[in-house]
Amino acid sequence: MAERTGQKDRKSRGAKSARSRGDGPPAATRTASDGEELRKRSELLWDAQLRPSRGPKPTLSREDVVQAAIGVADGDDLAALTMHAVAERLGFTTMALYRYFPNKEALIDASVDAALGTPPQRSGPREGWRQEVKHWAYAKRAMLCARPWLAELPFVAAPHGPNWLRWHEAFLQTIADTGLSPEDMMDVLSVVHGYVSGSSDTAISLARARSRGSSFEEWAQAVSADLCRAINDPRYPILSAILSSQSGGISEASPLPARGGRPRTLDESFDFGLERVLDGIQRYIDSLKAL
Amino acid sequence: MAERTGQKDRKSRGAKSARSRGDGPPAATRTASDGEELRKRSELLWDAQLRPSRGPKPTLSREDVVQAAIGVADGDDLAALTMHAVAERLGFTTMALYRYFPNKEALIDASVDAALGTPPQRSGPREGWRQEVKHWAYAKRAMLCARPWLAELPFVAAPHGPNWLRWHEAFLQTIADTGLSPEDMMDVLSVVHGYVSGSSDTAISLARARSRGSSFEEWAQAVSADLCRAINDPRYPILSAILSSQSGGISEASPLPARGGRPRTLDESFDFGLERVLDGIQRYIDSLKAL
DNA sequence: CTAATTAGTGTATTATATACACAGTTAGAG
DNA sequence: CTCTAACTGTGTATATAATACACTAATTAG
Repeated sequence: MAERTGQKDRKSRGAKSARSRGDGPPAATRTASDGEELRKRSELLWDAQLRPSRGPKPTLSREDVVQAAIGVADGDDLAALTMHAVAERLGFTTMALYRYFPNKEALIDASVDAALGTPPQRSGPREGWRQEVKHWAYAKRAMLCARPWLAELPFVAAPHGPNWLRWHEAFLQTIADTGLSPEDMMDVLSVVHGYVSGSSDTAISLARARSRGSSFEEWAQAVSADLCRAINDPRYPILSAILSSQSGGISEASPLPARGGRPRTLDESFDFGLERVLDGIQRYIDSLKAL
Repeated sequence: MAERTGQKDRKSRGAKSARSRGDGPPAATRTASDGEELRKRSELLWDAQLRPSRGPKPTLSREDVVQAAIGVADGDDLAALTMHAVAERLGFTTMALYRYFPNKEALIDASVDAALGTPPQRSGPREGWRQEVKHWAYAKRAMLCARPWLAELPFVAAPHGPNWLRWHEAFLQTIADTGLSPEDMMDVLSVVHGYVSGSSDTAISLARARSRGSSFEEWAQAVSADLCRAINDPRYPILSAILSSQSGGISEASPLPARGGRPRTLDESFDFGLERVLDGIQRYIDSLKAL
């Protein structure tokens, strides 16, 4: 409990905000609370403009820096996203970035929100909430797979920026006419959002492996290796039985439209789960209408 | 594209595995592929025993080191989990840890699996799959909230250890007699698992704030601050309307058993979503039985 | 008993974030 | 039109953390 106090005090002086994401508030936060910390990050994220002032104009915009950061992460992964790498890509020194963002965390917060992009807009006529929610879920999953480094971030306690809200808004639009109460709508959003982000890890992992040049087979073998250890292990009787019964491992997207005895692909499994979730929501909506 | 090549080469020599989690494979992985990397981590995770050999006996066990690491993270957060902090807690030098784990990543992999713990065992008689799945989901959520630092980890590409499999096994046991096919069972697992992990972020964030001494009000205000920015912003018409319509923000668990006009608590919202998911699964199971 | 082998230590290196001070630039006060 | 405060980008220094490497002491197989 009381151990490391000395060290923490030291830490709070030097590299106070040296935590490179995934870290909590700095140790100095004996004083500034968790909420305080979050609020500051949120403010930095939303207060996007540099105010005009006296001296020379900045050569870059925050947006430029964010784009460079995204470029670095896209090209490699989150680990490659160092202040130095971003600065180099822009042709500036590392320290120049601190004129645009007070620390790396702020840059990442901004980059994450920018990387989310804007959700796809409905182009044609309304298709009914169910179909539209599906589109939304696919789009979100695709977005995550396109930027696997987003999944390398911790998924809690980050502030939500404009684009995050846009995704939420887009979802709410799809269910705006279902007769759900405001509270229900928010909770339904949470269900679908939770399912999509929580269940996309395998697909994201595959996308990442691909972007790094691994073959599908190689990746699939590595991913299923852990599961396979369950086989014949008495601690995992059911898992063992299931795995033994299944013919192959994970299968790639197949060109066959048939849904025969072939095991589901990753995307089909996602789809399967999504249909269950939607069925559940549907049932709730129907039950409300029945009243 | 080709930029940073020089740096990468340098990097691959020095701090090759210096990536402190969340990093991808080392830059040197132009050679060793993603799959290779994962396989190695998996092996380290499962090959838990130190082989006996000639020289002096190790004073500690891997388990000791893991427990110390968990203790450090529990007491603070993931950022506090440094090799030095763990070593200090054990009364050893930093480098001593490298006799037990080849690098920090391996220690974290092991610590994460240990931190998952074992899922609760059913004590009484069978209660039906639905009730048992709910228990499982609650337990999993509670486990995550008890160890908020787990949510600071990236949620992809980590190897799955024995305890992870135990949680899977426990889930499968709850739906073993539903008549689902092996493949369906795995996909149903994925649905519930996805929902639970994807939708627990707010509760985890609260748990973390609590463990750091923030008050509920403070946390709630910080968390809802971002959402509140949507109010009166023309980009978010529906969100804005919903938020305006809702009386208060997030509400804490209330002692009132009544489910009146009061807004749902965090846990109730989780419950609401879980019921939708379960309804969807139920419907699928029923549809199979109807055949 | 002795040589092989290992445990834990101490020290050095590297990567990264970032504090700090400086030099040149520019917008607005006078 | 100056002149100066404020600001931009740079260069340098520092702190933290991971970890490579070499060393000493301990221990056991033969």
